[in-house]
Amino acid sequence: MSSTSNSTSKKILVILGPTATGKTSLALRLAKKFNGELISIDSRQIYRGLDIGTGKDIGNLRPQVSNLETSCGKLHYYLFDKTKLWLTDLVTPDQAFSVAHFLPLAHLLIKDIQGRGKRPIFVGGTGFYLKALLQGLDTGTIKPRPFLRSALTILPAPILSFLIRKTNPSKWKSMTSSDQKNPRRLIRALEVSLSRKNPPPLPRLKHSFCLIGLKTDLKTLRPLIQKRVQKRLEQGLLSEIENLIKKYNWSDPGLNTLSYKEFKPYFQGISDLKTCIKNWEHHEYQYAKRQITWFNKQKDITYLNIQDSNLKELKVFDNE
RNA sequence: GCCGAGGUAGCCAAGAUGGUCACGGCGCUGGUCUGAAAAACCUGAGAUAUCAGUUCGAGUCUGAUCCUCGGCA
Repeated sequence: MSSTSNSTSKKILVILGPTATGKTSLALRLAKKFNGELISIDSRQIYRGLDIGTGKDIGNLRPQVSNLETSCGKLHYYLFDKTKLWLTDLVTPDQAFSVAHFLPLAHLLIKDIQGRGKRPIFVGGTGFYLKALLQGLDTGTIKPRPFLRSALTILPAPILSFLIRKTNPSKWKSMTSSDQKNPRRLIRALEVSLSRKNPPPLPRLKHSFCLIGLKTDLKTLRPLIQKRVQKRLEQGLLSEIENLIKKYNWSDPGLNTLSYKEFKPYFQGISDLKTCIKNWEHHEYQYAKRQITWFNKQKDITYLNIQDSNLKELKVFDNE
């Protein structure tokens, strides 16, 4: 019984679901059960220093340096009771990060983890990153052009829409009416259209994935969110923010994150703490709904209800 | 009880001299997504406190009723 010999053919697990459904704790248990290592699919846990607010739950853990060399330097991981967790704490809050950074790292890690006879288990709730992982990202190698972007930002959406319709009619047609009114998407579309040489896209992965979605109804999610908000405040979220704003600006990409941005008015003395907390809680709830919208479109997800007692025993995975 | 102010959607709120489907914002619904995605967008549903009157026509004018707030008793 050599369970590790053909592990490359084993499906890669993906644990997804809206915020506050307990993805991480499930993932850790699955990692034990299936000899896995965790890879975070989370656009916010990427940021160093955003610990409590993004729910990293690292406590006193220290990052361990691996020998995987990347453009961000050597990759590191956290060790949760012998289980490795990758792809958190990659950049500082003032740095930009995107799917295009995430994807090659994810590919690298899949290869590395499988090469060591283990099973990659992705866990997280960033729908866009997940989609790119599963379906590829053709334009992922076309880099942003900051100068072009800032020049275009001053233009109103209808003008941008007009420009893309003239320069790249097929792209314009492929955009939904919602995106045709979204300046950010229009600017990116122009950026892609105007790029002279198109670098070859990243090769698509040939792996097969097993998607496990955690599900609950919104009524039960709400109190879970409230509880978690309370817990994070007790863990010292406010002093974490206080330290962050000593080093970084509110306009930095990392601070445009739930549980941080809501406290901007408080630290600026414009609003009281209670209001900020209420807004935060509210935004978390809205975010959860947006995540659910993402996952609803994703095919082939096996949904598990977080209240299912079989889930607590992991019996549901016995046939894996 | 008297005086004053006011009652527009779940909340905040605009509405000169009466005249098309009553501005917005928050929230709520549903959705979009190929380098910011915990982001950025799109869509939809909600209201003139009540009753009467003036008028071709009233959120807008008049009266009454009810309610809220402030002041005086």
